[in-house]
Amino acid sequence: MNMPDLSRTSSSEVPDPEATSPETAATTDTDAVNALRSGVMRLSRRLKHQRVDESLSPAEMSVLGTLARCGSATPGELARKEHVQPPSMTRIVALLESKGLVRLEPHPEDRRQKVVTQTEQAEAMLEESRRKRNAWLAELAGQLDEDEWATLRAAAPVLEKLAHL
Amino acid sequence: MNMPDLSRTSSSEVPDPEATSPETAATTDTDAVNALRSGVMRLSRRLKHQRVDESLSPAEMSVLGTLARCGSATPGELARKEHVQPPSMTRIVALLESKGLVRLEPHPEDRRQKVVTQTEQAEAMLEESRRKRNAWLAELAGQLDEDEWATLRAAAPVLEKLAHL
DNA sequence: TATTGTTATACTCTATAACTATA
DNA sequence: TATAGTTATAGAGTATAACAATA
Repeated sequence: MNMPDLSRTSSSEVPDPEATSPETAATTDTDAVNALRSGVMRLSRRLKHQRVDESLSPAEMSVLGTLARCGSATPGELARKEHVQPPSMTRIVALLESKGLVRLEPHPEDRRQKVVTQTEQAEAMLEESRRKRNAWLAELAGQLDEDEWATLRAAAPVLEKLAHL
Repeated sequence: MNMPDLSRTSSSEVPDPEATSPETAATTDTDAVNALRSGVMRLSRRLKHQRVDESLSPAEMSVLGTLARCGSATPGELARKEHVQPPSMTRIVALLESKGLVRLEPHPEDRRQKVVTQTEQAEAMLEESRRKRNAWLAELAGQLDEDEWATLRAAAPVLEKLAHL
């Protein structure tokens, strides 16, 4: 069993939730989990501020990402995947359609449903978005030394696995 | 110079912005940066849904975190640190005060300013919050094998450094 | 009768503009 | 005259409730 033991208290006495200092070595599993959570949350905040297209809300971007991942989907499926209520998805999809980023077509088998598909314009936008955010992250990574970067490189696929579990 | 070379295109042909498959080895810097970004964003979303106290908005939680990190601060300082406008911080601080999580005191030197300090109740809340999210993350980590966990453990402090750069 | 999606409406969070009080 | 904080008001974004069309 490799479940980290969290019954022990963190070796750090600081009560601060997200401020394990950068120099703190992850000497215990608790420290490691703490550092992981804090690092992930802070990095994600900075990544989110890296908005590519100011005219697109985070929710719209997220739907485009989901469509790119899953191909087409009905509004209901999208609402479930994005964890928003159906009326909210109606609005998001309508906005995306008005911007020419998705197409709405009738469902071939069930006339109650609709099929939402991303346009080529959306694909180009997403590619540009990904490029910009990667460049930003890469510039940060460039400020690490060789060993640190190697460590991150090795950890990247594990992080992804963790996110998918 | 150890700046990752992003002039090359990713070896993956998938146009999907956040769906590098978990099994993809980070063979190039581009892949690594991609996997890192995608993993960080997804993990952070899941972490954020782990809300401890439904009565506290993310902004309120974030202010409490900042206060824990920096000790006391004026509303203006908090607004700058949280990247919100002063009127928004007025409201957030008022809400936190009404919930007994912060105290507002007059500034000792400048009577225009106020000093916001977290209460003991807030410290207890943050400790509980951190405990819950760590437990959740640790349970995920428990589903990794020894090598993967060791990799993450090593990467945790580097992630934090990256977030602070 | 159940389900998909929409419309109507209200709530939460944040921002801008205008105001008060101190410096 | 400039700055810290507040009040008043408006704009996103989301939710719930009620409704229409279809299964």
